[in-house]
Amino acid sequence: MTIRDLAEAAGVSVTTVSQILNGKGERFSSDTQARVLKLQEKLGYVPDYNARNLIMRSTQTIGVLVPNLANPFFSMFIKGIQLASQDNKFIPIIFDANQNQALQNMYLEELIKRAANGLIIASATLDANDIDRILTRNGIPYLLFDQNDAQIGDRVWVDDYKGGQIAANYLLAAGHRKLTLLVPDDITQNIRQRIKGFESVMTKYRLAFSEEMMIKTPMTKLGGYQAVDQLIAKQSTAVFCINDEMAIGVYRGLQERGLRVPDDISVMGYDDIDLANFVAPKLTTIHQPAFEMGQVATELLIERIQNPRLPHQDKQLPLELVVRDSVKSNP
Amino acid sequence: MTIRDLAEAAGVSVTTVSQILNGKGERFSSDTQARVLKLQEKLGYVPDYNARNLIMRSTQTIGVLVPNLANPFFSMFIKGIQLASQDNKFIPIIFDANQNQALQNMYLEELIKRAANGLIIASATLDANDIDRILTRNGIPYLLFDQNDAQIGDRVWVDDYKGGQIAANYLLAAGHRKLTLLVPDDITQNIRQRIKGFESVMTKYRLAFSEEMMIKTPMTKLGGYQAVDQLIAKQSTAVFCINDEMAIGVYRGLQERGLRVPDDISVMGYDDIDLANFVAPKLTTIHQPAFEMGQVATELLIERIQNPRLPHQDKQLPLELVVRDSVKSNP
DNA sequence: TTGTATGCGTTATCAG
DNA sequence: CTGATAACGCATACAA
Repeated sequence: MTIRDLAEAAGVSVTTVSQILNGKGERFSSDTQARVLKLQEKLGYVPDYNARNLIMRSTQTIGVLVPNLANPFFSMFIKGIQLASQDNKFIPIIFDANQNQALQNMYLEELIKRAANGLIIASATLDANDIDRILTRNGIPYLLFDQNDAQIGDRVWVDDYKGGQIAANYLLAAGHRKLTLLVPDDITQNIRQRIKGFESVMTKYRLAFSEEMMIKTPMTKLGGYQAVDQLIAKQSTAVFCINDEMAIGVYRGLQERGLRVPDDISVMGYDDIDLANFVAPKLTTIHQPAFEMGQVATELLIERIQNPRLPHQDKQLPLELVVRDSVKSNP
Repeated sequence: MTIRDLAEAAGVSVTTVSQILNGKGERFSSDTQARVLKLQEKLGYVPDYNARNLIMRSTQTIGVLVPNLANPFFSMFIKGIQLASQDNKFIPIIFDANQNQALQNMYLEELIKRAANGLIIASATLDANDIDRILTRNGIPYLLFDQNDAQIGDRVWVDDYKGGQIAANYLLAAGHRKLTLLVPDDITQNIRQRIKGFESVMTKYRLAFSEEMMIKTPMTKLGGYQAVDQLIAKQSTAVFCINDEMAIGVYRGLQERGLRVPDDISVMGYDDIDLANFVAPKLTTIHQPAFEMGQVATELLIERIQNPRLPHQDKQLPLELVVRDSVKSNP
């Protein structure tokens, strides 16, 4: 079933069919138009995607690289991407890099091969300069997450520094003085900002802040869980988990050891995944607008694709403190 | 940067370049080979994906339709798909149908347009016959989930009937007699099997089973949460949630009303998402091998793509009871 | 109002 | 060992 078959069946030329099917057929008799359209339906003709793109020089595709699909934050992020893509007649191709550098590179190459029109990279383990070198060489616009200080390309961001400050302020205002942070081994820019923000508040109140206060562990439920013994050893009254997933793990670890949240130790998260509202006690956290971040990122990227010489774009989205039940006052 | 540019730069013909780059260049002098390879690297030549596929008649792409990306079961399912795809040099294009029929149809068409070589459809709201009509017409092999009784195409499945039986047996053995089921409004085949299996055990023990025992609510955390008032009204001693997400919602609802799991009411789930092991109390559930299901589905599909006249394939994966702490014995 | 001819970038065929 | 040429299916400039 090619355009030629359809043209033959309709008794017209391929040009006629092509034009009509692409909405440029005003000039043909409505009779011809109807006939072609009807025959297309009947024969189930679908233009060959590759042939079409070969001429059009566009795949209407954007590539998306996330570190972990199973993290609800990224699920929402992706849902935002899908919605915005759909609105703009683009299709996202999503890859879960699985926190694996080699895999990430492979996917990156694959996306280039497939001539993705643009990329959203929310995977932290690649070096920003590498990415830039590879992508600009191929003329592919892209948008980087977790690497906020890279001056390259457009930018969608939340003020993680402020996020860290909000967390610290809240915990201090609740009377906590002995604090611990749960952070990943591989500290990306956005995480660093959170920590720095947190530190700035501590410093402001002339409280000590040191490496000692941080426990390094993977940003997963399991990671949080595994950090609990260290956490207890620190005898803190509150812990700030750099994402909610970790906090869920901490909940479990504390509970298994007979400790209660927030009575024995207060827990604060970051992200505000939907689960945060379903655990007991409900998790106090900082809300990141994951869905909107995906949406806006996609919109910016597509604008850039459609107009490469647009001025640099920068969009900040708001963070928000969500007070629930996992932090106790005046310990 | 086309193959022609590269050929020119290397002082050879496009044929030479093409052959060498496609691993069919044994017959060329190793000098020529080296030169071409080196120049490709240097100039960063990447074969045009569309032109290539136009000739090769393959996109090395499979389409994937899931109802909800944010459900951990599907996250794992997708991770399985990605791994198996990667092993076979295929790329999955993933769509979250968002439990929306229209969206689903749109994505289905999009995947056909993009000449996906095969499809994995784990979205329940489409009619199996519609799908079959559309896809067989386009000669696209596919694999359906949640529609186990459809005799069409290959099949990867778990014995949901048995799953339902396992759940019922476990609850009955624990001494529960007053039971409630949380089920979705739109009951797909696999869900129906679970219910039937559950029913079969009740019947075997001459216990009543009726519509009255079922509460219809969305298969989400929120859905479970919203069903709690009805659940309490039924004065059951145990509830079987048709997936774990619902169970999480039930936990919260019960807790907010001062009821305790499992002391006041026992809760059982289905899926065994990783979260099940992190809630308090840990959720007793039926383990579905989501990751393997994705993997196996992908493998079967790709085999089918590569050999369309293969005999019908059928692969069953095991279910497993996972006993944790959310069901109390001898109430 | 319709059709012809050309080219997109690649691979495959076959002749040197 | 190498290269000229056809073909893939489509859209479009140009002709009629």
